[in-house]
Amino acid sequence: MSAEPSIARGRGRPRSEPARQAILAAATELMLARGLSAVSMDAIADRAGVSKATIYRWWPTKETLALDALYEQLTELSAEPPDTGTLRGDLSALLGGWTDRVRGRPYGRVIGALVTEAATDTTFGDLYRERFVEPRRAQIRQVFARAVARGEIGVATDSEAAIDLLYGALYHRLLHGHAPLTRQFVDYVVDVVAAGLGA
Amino acid sequence: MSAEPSIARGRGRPRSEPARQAILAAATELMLARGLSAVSMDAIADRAGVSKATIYRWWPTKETLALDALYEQLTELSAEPPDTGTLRGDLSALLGGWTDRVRGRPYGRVIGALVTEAATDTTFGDLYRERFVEPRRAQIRQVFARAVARGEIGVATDSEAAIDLLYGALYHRLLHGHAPLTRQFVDYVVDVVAAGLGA
Amino acid sequence: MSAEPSIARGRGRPRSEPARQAILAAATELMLARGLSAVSMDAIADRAGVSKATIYRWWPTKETLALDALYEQLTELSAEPPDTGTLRGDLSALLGGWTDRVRGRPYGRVIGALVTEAATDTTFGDLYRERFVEPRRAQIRQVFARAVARGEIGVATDSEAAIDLLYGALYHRLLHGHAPLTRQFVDYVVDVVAAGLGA
Amino acid sequence: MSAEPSIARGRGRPRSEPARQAILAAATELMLARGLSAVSMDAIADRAGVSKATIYRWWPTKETLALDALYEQLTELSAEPPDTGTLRGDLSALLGGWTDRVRGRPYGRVIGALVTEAATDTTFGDLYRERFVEPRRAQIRQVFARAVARGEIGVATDSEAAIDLLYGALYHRLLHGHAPLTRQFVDYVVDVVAAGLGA
DNA sequence: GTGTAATCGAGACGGTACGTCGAGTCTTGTG
DNA sequence: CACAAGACTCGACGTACCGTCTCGATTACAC
Repeated sequence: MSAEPSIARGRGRPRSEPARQAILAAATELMLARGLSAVSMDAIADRAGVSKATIYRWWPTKETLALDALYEQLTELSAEPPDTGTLRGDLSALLGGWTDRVRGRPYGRVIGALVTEAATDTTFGDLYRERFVEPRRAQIRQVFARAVARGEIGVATDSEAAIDLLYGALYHRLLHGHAPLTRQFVDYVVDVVAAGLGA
Repeated sequence: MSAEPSIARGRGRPRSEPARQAILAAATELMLARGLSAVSMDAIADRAGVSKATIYRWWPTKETLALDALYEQLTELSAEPPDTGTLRGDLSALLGGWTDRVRGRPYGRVIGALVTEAATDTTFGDLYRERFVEPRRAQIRQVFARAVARGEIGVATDSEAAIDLLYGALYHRLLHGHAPLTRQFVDYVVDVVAAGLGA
Repeated sequence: MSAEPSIARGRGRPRSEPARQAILAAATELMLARGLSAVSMDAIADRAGVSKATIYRWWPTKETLALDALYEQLTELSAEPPDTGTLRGDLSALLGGWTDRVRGRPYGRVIGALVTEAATDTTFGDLYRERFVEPRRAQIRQVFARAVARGEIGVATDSEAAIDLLYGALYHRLLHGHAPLTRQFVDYVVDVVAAGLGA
Repeated sequence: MSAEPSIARGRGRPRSEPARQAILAAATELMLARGLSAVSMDAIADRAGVSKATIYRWWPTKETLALDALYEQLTELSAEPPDTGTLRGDLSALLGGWTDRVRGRPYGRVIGALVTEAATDTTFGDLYRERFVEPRRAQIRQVFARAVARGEIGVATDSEAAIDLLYGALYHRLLHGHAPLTRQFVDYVVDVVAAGLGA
């Protein structure tokens, strides 16, 4: 994880928490307003009232900073997936929540930039998947496991492919923007996939 | 479309076809090797043995050039979708073909960059959708229409959402790269979606 | 010599002469006003209405640029030392002329900076001596040679040491600024050295 | 004078003498090895095993620190100029001693940097002249006064100009480095100037 | 043939942002 | 208090691309 608070507490001036928050806030605003590639580190430093060196001290690249900035915006509080009793209910709750968080502002192009960077820079890719992708996939995996236990779907279900179907559809609308990412769409997706899996 | 052949035929030195091809080839190679953002116009000009001005005379931006370069690589010859007699067969043929073309080399990060750019620059977005997205969605729409006519799926089927399910899953693996984009995966996706739609 | 006009004339956009002159003028003004170390390349570029890259294209360092800028200001037109018929007259004419050129504006600290840099960077040192030092020493050598031929001073005169006496005294006042560098001082120096050499 | 020992003795931790010496030693070594402008305060602090704040507590600028560092290296013990009985003897002793101290290591470029700084920053200039220049000029003045009293040279001798001739020649070789600063050169300079003044 | 006109290469141009470094200052905990 | 550690602001560094602009040199069609 990037931008850890100083581990070796004690000697030296401690890291400025106000600066950290100003940087993340400035990065968030500019990224959402103009898209990641159109935002310069100079502009972020300027808006945060902070020197560029302070940014580079804690985040090696603009993408890493964007990752942290998004993280604070998009991460839900509860890590535990809800248990509604049905596969459809669980999926709808999880994916609907994500959709609600992601839909309000133009996150699509920022996430697109991060996905693209993750595909180019292996180190960043690992970080991105560990922080953004895996936690959410793990939740869905758990939901599928419960559905299998309940007998809703077969034991042979390919969870990974099914997750790609679910999140793939949502990401497709998020990134391409050719059609709105509504809760109604989420439920349709959940219905088709659940039905397709036998539930 | 960009890079139209000289319309005002007649006076003046005609456009150099070798230069055009060298530019597209250089762009393709560099993009695939390093990712779009890591390729400079200078580098493309250099490798193509061409001056930067010649590139800018015909393509307004790097992304437009990338679009043309990809187009030559990824576009199938036949525009007509195959008719295998079943929804599953038609979808498998269409999506499998696209998968085969896209799988061999690292197209994911280049396409990701274009998708992200399309989400920021409206003009480019229109061009991108017109050239890359719509033709393929139209094919699937036609396939769904045939399936409805055959009675395989209901009249109320939401084709647009279904298309997002299909291409969304494929794009998800293409862009994220967390799992391989195999023909087997394509068929699983087709199976689940077709089953989910009632076929 | 730095900043030669493009040798390989022909292909490509030719170097901008207005830009070159604006850069030298801006460098001159700023250097004299604030001292070399207090002038940034950014400031020079700004005042010249030129991009930094254009400066770096032609001058590798600020010092090299300063050298060229000073050269245009301080170089006399005639390379030939005057022949007044006496050692004192020749020396007074040469050194007095240099003094007049150097005295009007605060050249001292700029020349000091170049001398210091010349002592640190061998490459620059060679350039500095070739362009600034040797031509003037050569003139004095010639004057001494004439004085020897006239019988004013002995054949055994150590010209190099004598030149150091003359220019050393002038540079001392120029760089230290503890006392004014007047024509009267020049003539006193010439008198003492000429007398000391036997003339 | 800079770096006064703590005046307000009593309260608080006393100034660390080891730290002061480590700083001066580190500054001396680095300055001589790389030239003043190429040495950073961070580097000095690092090599001295001291924090930057400690340096800035006692020296306001790098130049002031350099001045103190040089002072310890170059200052002779006896302030009283030797009395050899002749002008030539006195000058040779004084200037030869200075030459010997200055010649061993690359002091030229450091002194050049200080001279240049003195010409730009008035405050530093006063300090520099008071500590480095005036004591030595005063010695020579005294020597000239004795020579006048002895009748070796005329009462009208312009001591200030004569001092510039002597030290100017030495500084010229020290700073420019175009020829070695040997004792032989010193004696030649002394001979010519003494002869030129009538001795 | 002889214009006329648009192309081509080469490469310099004004800009903007990059990521780094040095200067001084400030804020901790420790001696 | 002084000190080490080290984070902070500020501003300059030299480089890399951007997209534009001159050049001289080609290459076609129209007359």
